[in-house]
Amino acid sequence: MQKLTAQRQAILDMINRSDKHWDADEVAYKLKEQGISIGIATVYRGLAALAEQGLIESIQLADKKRYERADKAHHDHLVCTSCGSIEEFCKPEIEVLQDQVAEERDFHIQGHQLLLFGLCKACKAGER
Amino acid sequence: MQKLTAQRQAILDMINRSDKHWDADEVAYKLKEQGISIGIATVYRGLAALAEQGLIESIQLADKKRYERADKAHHDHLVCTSCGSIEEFCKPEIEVLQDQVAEERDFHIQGHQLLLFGLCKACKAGER
DNA sequence: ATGATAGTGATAGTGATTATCATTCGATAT
DNA sequence: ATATCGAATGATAATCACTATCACTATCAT
Repeated sequence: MQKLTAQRQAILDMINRSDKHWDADEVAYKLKEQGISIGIATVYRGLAALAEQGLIESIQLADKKRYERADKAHHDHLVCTSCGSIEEFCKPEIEVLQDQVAEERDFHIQGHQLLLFGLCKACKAGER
Repeated sequence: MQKLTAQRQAILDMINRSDKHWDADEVAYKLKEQGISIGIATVYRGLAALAEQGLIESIQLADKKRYERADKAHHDHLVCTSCGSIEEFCKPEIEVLQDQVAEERDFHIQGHQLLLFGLCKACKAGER
């Protein structure tokens, strides 16, 4: 049975208070700034535990995992290859098509991840 | 300017001769088996170069990159969380919806990756 | 209180990938 | 054919995100 300890509560609060997509280092650093010092291993374990419990969401980028609030409607991500910004979008029709594919293939979907890579509005305008 | 050296040609041939999704170690090992010994760094650089030139395709999984032939129609992947097998599927309708999203958001798509995680037919049947 | 169970944190270890650097290759220019 | 010079190679060290270890602590049920 998973426990919601003071450390995990602090991590959860941190994430719930913003719309950022956090990595482990950022969480540890920001907590330290607030005087809450948590071992980096505890941050990794906390993030994994919270995600497993569905209290936060995770996305796997090429280099690292990032975590965000779970109290939003399901969405996927637009990742800017120039500035690294991450936007969100909802497109339920895509999910429907995914379920169709799974059924055709007799595949039991547990989860999915859709990332669109490219240039965000700002970077596109700035020619970068 | 990128060069298509003997080593890169060997990597490319290896990948083009099968429908597998290769990681760097597998490529190095299989080449060694054939008497072609290539430094592991060269394999990594070769795979990256070939992918950049569009001669092979890459997919980023949670732990590592895998590479496959590029001479097939575009497709996305079903990844079995039990046995690790990777199946492919085509669903052009999904791509159309992705383009719609990008246009709405003024986002310039350079690429995308859609992974469906779950149990493949075999693992589902085997209750694992 | 007591034991079982889970969590913590410092730190060592892991595994994929990248950087370094001396050497070699290969596509032009001669 | 040969010189040239940027790119590639390969052995190895380094990096970086993450996980395992382990002694210790907190929490919960009895």
